Amino acid sequence: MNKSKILLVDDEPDILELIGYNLEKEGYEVHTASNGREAVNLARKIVPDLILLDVMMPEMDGMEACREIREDPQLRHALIAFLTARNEDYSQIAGFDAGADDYIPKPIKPRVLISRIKALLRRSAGVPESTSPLPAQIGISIDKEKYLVYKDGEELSLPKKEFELLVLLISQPGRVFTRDHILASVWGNDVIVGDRTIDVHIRKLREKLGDDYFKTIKGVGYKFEP
Amino acid sequence: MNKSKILLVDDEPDILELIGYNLEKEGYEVHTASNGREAVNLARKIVPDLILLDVMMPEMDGMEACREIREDPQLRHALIAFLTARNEDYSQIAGFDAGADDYIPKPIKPRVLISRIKALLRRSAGVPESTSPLPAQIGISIDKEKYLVYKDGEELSLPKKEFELLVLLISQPGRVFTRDHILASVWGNDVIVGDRTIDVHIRKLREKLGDDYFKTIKGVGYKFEP
DNA sequence: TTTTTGCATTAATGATGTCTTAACCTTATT
DNA sequence: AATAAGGTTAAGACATCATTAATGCAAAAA
Repeated sequence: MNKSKILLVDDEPDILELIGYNLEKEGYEVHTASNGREAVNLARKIVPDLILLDVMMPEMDGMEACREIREDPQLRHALIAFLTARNEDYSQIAGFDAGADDYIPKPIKPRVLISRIKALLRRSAGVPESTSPLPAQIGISIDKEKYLVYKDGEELSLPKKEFELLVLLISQPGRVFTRDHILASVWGNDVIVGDRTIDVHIRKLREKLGDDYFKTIKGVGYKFEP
Repeated sequence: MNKSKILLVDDEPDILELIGYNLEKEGYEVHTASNGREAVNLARKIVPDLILLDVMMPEMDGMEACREIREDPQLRHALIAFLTARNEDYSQIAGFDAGADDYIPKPIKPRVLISRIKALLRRSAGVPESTSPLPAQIGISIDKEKYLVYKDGEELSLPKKEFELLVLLISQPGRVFTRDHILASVWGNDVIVGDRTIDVHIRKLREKLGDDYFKTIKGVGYKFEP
C-alpha cells in the first residue's frame, strides 16, 4: 500500500516537530500546518488520509476547520482526530459533533499516539477512495473541476446534489452503496432528510443519463453499472 | 438499516444498567455480559457490531476476551472498544495491540460515549467488510461490494436475505451453522420468525445455485460445501 | 428590495419484489 | 409404524422503492 498521508495541525512548532518526526519514523507521509485556515487549504491540495487537529489555534480553530473539511466532498472521508488538553469535555463533544473520528488527549505520548493512529487507519484501509481522476471510459464521464458530465459526448450540467451522488456512485462502478453510506457521503452525517430524498435524486439521474446505469438493490442501496 | 448490535461487558451491574439504558435510548440493540467468558460466548451467538469491553473483570479480563474474539472468524470484523480507568497507559497500548479499535476512559460520560460510538460505527458502516471477493475459487464465488454471486462465471443477483444467508454459510465452507446461529446472524436476535423460514431460503439458494452445495445436518443446521 | 428561477425536500400514492406463513409432503430415525 | 425434522409450494402480508406534484427556500436577476 502507499504511504498514508497525515496532515498535522498545531500552532506550536515544537509539537509539529516532535510528532512529525515520530510519524515519519513510522513511515507516514507527514504534512504540517499551523492554523485551521492553512490546514483546510493544504488538505484540499494533498487530500490526506488522516488529519490531526489541535483544537486551540489562532486564525481558525480545530472545530471550525473540521466542519469546513467535512463539507468538502473530496475530504469527507478523511479521518479527523482532535488533539486537545484533557478534561475539556465540552470540546470533546463538540468535536465529535463536528464530525471527528477520535479524540486524543494532550500531553501527547508518541507511542500512544502511534497506536491510536494505526487503529484508525486500519479501519479505513481498503477503501480506495477516488482521489484520482475518475474512470472515464464508458458512456458517461465526469469532470469534477468543471462540474460537468458528459454523456456520449453531450455536455450536461447537473445540480450539486445530483452531481455529488453521481460522483460517488461512479467512483466505484459496480459497487453497491448503502443508503446510509450515500447519506453520509453526499449529505453529511448530521443532516437529517426523509426516506424518499435519495430516490428522487436517483430518479433525476436516471432521467438525465438513462435508466440502465443505476441499479437498485432492494433493502441495500444503489449501484452504478456501465 | 438494521439496528446496530452492541455487546456491553462490565462486571458492575450499575454500569451495565446506566450505559445500557443510554444506548437503547439511542436506538441500539443492547446485550450485556458481566465477564469475559460470558462475553465471548454471547458474542458468538449474537454476532454484535460493536463490543464495549471493560478491562478489569473477574473470570476473564477484557484483553483476554478481546484476543479470543479476534480469533473467531465470525467476529473478526466486530468493532471492539475498551473501557478502562484513566492513566492506565500500559493497558492502553496493550489493548490496541490485542486488536481493539478504540479506548474509552472511565468514568464514562454517556454523551461522550454515544458520540464516540457513533463515530466508530459510522466509520465501519462505510466499509462493508472485506474489500475483496471472498474465498472464491471453484463453482461459486461472491462479491459483497457488488452484491453479486458468480456461478461458473454466470452472474447472479440475489435478494438480500438469500445473499446474506449465502455469505454466512460460504464464509466457512464445511462448517455447520446451527439454526440459532443463522437466525442471530441473518435475521437478528429480536426478530421472531417461523420454523420454516430458513428452510425456504435454503431452498431458494439450492434452486438458484444447485442442490449439492447446501447440505442439511438434521437436528443441527446447514453447511455449505464446494 | 422585490421578483424570479431552479433546486432540494417532502408527502401521497402506486407498483413491485421480497419475506413469511401455512398447509401439506417427504425422509430419516426409533 | 410412529415420530420428528426438514422439504416444498403458493398465496398473502409486508417492506421497499418509484413516481409525481407541491412546497419551501435560497440564490440570481430585475
